[in-house]
Amino acid sequence: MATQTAAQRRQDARVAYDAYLASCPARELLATISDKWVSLILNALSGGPLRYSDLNRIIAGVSQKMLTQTLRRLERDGLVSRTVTPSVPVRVDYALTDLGHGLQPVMLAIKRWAEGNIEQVHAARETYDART
Amino acid sequence: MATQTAAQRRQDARVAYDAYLASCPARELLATISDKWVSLILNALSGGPLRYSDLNRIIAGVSQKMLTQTLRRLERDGLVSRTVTPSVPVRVDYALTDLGHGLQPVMLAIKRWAEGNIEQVHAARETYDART
DNA sequence: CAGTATCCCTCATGATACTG
DNA sequence: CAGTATCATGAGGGATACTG
Repeated sequence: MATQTAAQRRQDARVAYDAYLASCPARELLATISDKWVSLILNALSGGPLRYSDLNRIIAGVSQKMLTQTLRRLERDGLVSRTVTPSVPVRVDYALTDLGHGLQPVMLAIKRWAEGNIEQVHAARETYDART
Repeated sequence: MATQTAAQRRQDARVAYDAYLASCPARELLATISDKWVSLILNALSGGPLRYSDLNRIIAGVSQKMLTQTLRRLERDGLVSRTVTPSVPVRVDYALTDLGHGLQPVMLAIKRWAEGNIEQVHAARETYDART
């Protein structure tokens, strides 16, 4: 069919664009590090390896589900290593891999900019909200 | 009451932590730039000002709702300026502010790391998925 | 200790229709 | 042209309970 509704065409464009975006490295990284728990875990592990229960304690407010799910994602992406010590009870340690460590400077750059410019952002917001 | 259920305590911890996180500049920035449309808009505007319709065309797949909503957020945060020319029909131009331009190096750092390391991430994923 | 399995519910997003 | 208003849905995340 050569005839498509406008809705159809828009839909197709969206799907195609989604596919394109999914293959964009920068967007992939952004999707990873912007996750609430990812940044917290990465930050917690920057000081050295931690056990599951440590992470659960340090990162107050994370549910077991999300902690496990996020750690799996990071392990899968090669950013974090998972080491099981088959004692009783078992002991599992998580640590940053070299790749994970390499990400630190980027995270730091984000942090730096944020801390240096957040006041301007907040000021802009107040101004914006103040205009009737 | 000094007595609380475990569920109650966990709930409280989560709320408190959420509040704490909301006030973290790095997380705020992360929340902003990680938005799918934010990064695309910022990137589109890095070449110079664009009209609403231009953005709508260049960023294929964005809905009017999300485009408008995202532009408003960026304007509110002082990253983007909105200029209305009261002709008939009206013309609205969007451009990066100085603050918005200042964000570019950070975005670039993210892009650089992503492009330089995405292969390792993909390789890690394949390895991970391959193990039974 | 370190998870897995399940249910549930909210919120963000998108489609659609309308407007100054 | 540049939006606003409304409705529907679906995916992400939390609470809870169970397990090797």
